[in-house]
Amino acid sequence: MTDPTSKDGTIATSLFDLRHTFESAQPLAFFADYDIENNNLVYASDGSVITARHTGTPQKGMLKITSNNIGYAKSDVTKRFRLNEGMEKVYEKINTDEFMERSIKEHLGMRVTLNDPWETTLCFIISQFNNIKRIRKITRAIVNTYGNEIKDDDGKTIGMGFPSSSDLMRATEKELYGCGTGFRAKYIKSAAEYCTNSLDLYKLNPNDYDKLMENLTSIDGVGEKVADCIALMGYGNMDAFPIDVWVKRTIENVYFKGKELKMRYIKEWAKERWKGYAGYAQQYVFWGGRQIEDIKALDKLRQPL
DNA sequence: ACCCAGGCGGGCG
DNA sequence: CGCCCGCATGGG
Repeated sequence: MTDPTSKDGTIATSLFDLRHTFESAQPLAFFADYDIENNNLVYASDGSVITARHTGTPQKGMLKITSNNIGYAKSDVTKRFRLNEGMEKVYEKINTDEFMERSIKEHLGMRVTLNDPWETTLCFIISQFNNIKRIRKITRAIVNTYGNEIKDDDGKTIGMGFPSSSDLMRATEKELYGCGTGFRAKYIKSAAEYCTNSLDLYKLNPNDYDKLMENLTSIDGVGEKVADCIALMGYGNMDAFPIDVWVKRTIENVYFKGKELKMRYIKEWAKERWKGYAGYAQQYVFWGGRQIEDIKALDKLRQPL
């Protein structure tokens, strides 16, 4: 029996690693705080401030959760990190070759996160033609400017909630520009209005990939790559296979001797290779490829065709 | 100074 | 359709 007045709790984890998950450029990394020394994450979700500290090993560990709403916090952490997912099965499916084996080994327990659809949409609109450090900077500026203060029972502010699409409607394009968004300001403005008035992101069917993509790409500033990211990290659709410059380069170098390929071809190839688990595979391709600083080191991992 | 970044929309052939 | 171009900004 859990004490309803309790402010903390624990979740047992297996094949989970908070650090790799946080660091691998997923939405949480753009707006949450993470203390690497203590392996401690702090983020806001739906009016709650959630602290999650991971101890133990990637194989068997524990998350210590603290929050102003512990019940919600535990369920949100479980959902967001897909802690109920059987990773043995995932690894069995995506460990298809030497490169994947290495990426899995180096990032054991890295999860594909499942985030709020609007959060994910905004994060990845910001991400386009941009680098990770600046994505973080811009996202944080927007959260701090337009987010909602979260207060504890004593009325003290304990965090900033992510602004909803209607929250962002009060921002002018010029103000968004001031947050450092650059040419994306008009997309953000348009997306905020569209997702408030025309497209209800919370009513889309996560399992219908084609329909999901059709709806998401109808948002101004959301093309195929960003829509794939939203489908994957905002809806948990594992048919999504976002191809950014890193994934493209890595796939071409590891599996095709550096030959340049069309995005369409890579997507079909990946869906076939990692059937039903392409989304998970993508995160290990992306982050595994990025960790090899000298892209030429990929030569050693090239697969026979 | 230079090149690059979890790409996109618009315009042209 | 496919291809090509410009694009704001700051990190390395």
